[in-house]
Amino acid sequence: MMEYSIRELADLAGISTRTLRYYDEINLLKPARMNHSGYRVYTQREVDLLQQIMFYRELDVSLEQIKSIINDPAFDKRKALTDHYKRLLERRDHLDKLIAAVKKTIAHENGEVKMNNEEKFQAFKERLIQENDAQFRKEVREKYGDEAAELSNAKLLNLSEEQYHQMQETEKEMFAYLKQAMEIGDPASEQAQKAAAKHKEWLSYTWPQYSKEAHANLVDMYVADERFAEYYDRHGSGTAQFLRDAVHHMTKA
Amino acid sequence: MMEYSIRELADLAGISTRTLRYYDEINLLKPARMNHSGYRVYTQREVDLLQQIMFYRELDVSLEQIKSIINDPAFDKRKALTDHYKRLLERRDHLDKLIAAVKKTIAHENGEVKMNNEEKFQAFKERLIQENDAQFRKEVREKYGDEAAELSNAKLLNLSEEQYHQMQETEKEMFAYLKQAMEIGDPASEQAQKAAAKHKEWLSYTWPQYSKEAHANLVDMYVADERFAEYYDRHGSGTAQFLRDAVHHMTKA
DNA sequence: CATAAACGTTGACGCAACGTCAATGTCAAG
DNA sequence: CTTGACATTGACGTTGCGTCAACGTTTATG
Repeated sequence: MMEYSIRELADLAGISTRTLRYYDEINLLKPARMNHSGYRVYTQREVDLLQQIMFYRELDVSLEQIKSIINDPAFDKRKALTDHYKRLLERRDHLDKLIAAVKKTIAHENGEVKMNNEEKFQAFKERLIQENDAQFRKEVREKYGDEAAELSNAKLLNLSEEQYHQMQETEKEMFAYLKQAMEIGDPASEQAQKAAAKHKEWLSYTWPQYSKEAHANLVDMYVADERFAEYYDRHGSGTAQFLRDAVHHMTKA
Repeated sequence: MMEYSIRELADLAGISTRTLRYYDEINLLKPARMNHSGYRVYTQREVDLLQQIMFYRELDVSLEQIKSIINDPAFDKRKALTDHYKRLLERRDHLDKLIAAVKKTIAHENGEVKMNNEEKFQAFKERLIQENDAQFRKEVREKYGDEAAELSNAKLLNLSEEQYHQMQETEKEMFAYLKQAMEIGDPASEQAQKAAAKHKEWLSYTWPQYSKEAHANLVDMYVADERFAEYYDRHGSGTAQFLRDAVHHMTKA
């Protein structure tokens, strides 16, 4: 049975002993026991738990939130790991946007392209939306249960990087169709139905199985909850509602 | 001349007015002026400066450090942008390592691969080294002047993602040769000279021009400064010194 | 065995980077 | 003019540690 002193665990993980004592203090990561001298003793269980904590830290989750997650009786290590994976992919996507933004800013400075002030901050603000989404996802889980989240995560894990990008492309296409369809103004129009189909395709990347009912419920949620609406309405006021109508039309046909 | 109130600039950038007032207070980002009511007024100059600040924030640079950077009379916007680019690439590289770590941990949980505790934290600790390196890079600049840093940045900007990965591969190969050569123990050996050549090749990705003297100076620095030594000695105690000897041999021949 | 260095502990203060709120002046619209 | 939205300053509080003092325990060395 491998055991670690506080120094050993701190060195193993690349953090300070102060951090570990703090985590003990806030009941985030208790040692397995205190030995007869009052020294903390950590075991393999704590090692694995610390790794989880560090993934959450990397994803800027607050310690208080990490605590509630890992102390949840329903906490499942594998499930958590798939969640980390998903979020790291998203983080990577954000980073790509920042990289693109730097490049564009440089080109702008060189007089090669035009870039307005909105664009200068767009990539940073994307981060905000994604972080809000992380908290929101937790609430979705609470509201609709683990089933959707778990199935979604399990399938996403198997996505290759290329598939992930395809998923992003699909969403982009959906928004393009939505924009056109909204100019027409008819959720039953060909463009609107193409948008709905693209949304369905987008869902297929993460949903292990599709049902019309689930699809309809999802878009209802988009409209009912302001944060989803806000995310979609960035592409034009009323987008969330329009998508809902388009999907309802498709799923009732 | 476009001007922004504090609310407008905060919204533009996706941050709080409190943040902007704090930045004013600490002399990080002063408004262009205060109007007759005592309201802050920001202009295009401040917009661009704020973008810079936000890139630095994204890269976890402290505000105090950001302040000293952008207040440096030698501060050059374009130079800074190329630096952001470089660091964001590094950050992405780190993220890839974390993504790989999650995947491996999951496979480990499924009993598909073996993973020791060291490996479980390896990706997190890589981050530490890179962050130390960021601070160190600043000191390199101060010690050796801007020339090396600037030339390095300018060339790196034009690297494609593929070239960047090749650069990483080159470093990996160098370490492989170093390891073999150190078992032999002779800095003049064929393996050692291959390592030195790989190091030279690695440098060619960022150095616009190569000189033996610069190369020799660089490896001297690797040994003289503990942090470089530590980075290299992760691959085996004495690696930095051995590389220095190998390169000296090559550059004197 | 004795000693010194390295290990551990708790307690406490301090810091960075804001978030929050109170009190109050200013601006804009009805 | 009134009210709501805008702005200001001042001040307290939070999170997640870093740092250090005081002191007990363990380990390595002579």
